[in-house]
Amino acid sequence: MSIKVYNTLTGKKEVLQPVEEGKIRMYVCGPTVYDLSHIGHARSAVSFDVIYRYLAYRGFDVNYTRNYTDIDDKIIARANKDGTDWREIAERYIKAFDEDMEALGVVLPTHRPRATETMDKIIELIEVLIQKGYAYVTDGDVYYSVRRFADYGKLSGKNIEELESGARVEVDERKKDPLDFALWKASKPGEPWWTSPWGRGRPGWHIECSAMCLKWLGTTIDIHGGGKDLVFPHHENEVAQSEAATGKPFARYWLHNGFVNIEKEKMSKSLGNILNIRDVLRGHTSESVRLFLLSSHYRSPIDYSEDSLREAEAKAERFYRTLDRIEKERPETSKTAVDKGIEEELMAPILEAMDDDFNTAAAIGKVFEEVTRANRLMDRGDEAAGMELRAMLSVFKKTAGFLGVFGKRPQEYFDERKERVALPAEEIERLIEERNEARRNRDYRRADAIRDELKDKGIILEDRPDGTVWTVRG
RNA sequence: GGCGGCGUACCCAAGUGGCUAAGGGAGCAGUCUGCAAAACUGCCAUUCAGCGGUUCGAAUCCGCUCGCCGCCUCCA
Repeated sequence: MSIKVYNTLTGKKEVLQPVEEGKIRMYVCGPTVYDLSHIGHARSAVSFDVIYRYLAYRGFDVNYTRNYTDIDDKIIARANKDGTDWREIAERYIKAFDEDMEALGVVLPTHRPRATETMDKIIELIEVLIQKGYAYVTDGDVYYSVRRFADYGKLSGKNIEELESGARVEVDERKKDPLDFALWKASKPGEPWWTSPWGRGRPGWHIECSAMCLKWLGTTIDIHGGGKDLVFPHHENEVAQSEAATGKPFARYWLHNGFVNIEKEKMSKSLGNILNIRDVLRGHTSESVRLFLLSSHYRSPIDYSEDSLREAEAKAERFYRTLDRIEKERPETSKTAVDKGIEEELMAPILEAMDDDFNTAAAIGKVFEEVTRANRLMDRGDEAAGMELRAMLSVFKKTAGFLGVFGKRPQEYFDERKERVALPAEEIERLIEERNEARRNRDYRRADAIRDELKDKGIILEDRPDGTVWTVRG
């Protein structure tokens, strides 16, 4: 069994063959920490979180490095606007990002380097590029000579002549060629700076990623990931810098996640429809947010809407209801040993889906086929189904391990949902008792009135043989 | 203008040469229930934007047309 990934570099799905047998070196571009992270960052983080977890599940020794860009024009601008130090801005939003990631159940990467902690390597790399003639110094700035790198454009499929003719490339007199990009920027008065052979300044945006890759992962990495919008120019420039400096291939497989649109529109500052992760999590459980993100393939664009989040919530609800049911109706399943044969049989289609470029949508589909089957077996009171149900529980647990959904205790999930209801639990319990009293007296009008009243507040009552329980909807 | 992608049921969404076109949501009917809810059962795409071609065989490959989107500028 081999894992196939779609490689932006070749435009094809390819068998994943790491440089070093059994090991994966993976770098993903992290956030520029100048503001709260939005749902798009969440998608990228969750997509690569699953990829990381799955590769580890498949037995690879994965070094997953995701950076923080903690020095950048936008950070400086934000600091000036807020009248505070740029370091404080970076610190604040790194903390916010980490909190958001934890809330989304994103596991910590192996390394989380910061650009500012990698300054030695950045400067060293720029020096090599100057020595090799790929970069030049002008008034304390250092620029990369795009035309010197013959392969420029191979990742994004662009060619230099077309880029050149594009009127949107900003003209800068200090550049020898409009396409050249900054490796190092001389600091203006009042701006943060580091000392370098070219004077005081700070790194350009692209060079930090090359430096961090080289420092934490080595010359040729296996997987480089990020959002689709980073293909050009960011990743193209990373390739140019790194390969010019080392003379070796930079990354074998380039993986890019698709965008999140909001109600069919692109998220943008000008439209004012930026959706922060924490705003989304105020209205929805992290379980449903992840499930929403993983219900489409990571490369496809997805559309965020309240409806699609509600659908995801319904999916989660269905899953945990069934899990809860298995555990309650068939408690023996938690004690017996798993039949490895059955387990493997149930696991195979899920692995097949994941092996095919991390097709989480298909994998989730397979999980729900088992959910339906589990309910069916229990409805039929099939005593011999214990081994099947036991294997299912095990399959759910394994799948949860790499998808990062379906892994909670059912009660934990239901409680999380109940916290989002306006009414205090005691009040709900009191109304349920009042309703049951009415039911005992066959006062069904009163009983139904209470049920309808709760329903208006998103609380659904279920009269089960062992008593009335309540759940949250919407 | 250049490069790339997409168009599958009422909605979301897998499937990219050959078993009955996954799964979820919504809807309708039934079982269960005081009535519901949940669960289950049945129904819900002879058809994959349209047209033409390749093939024994295509939603899947090729061409054209229509529609939508992204990148080419900071952006996940």
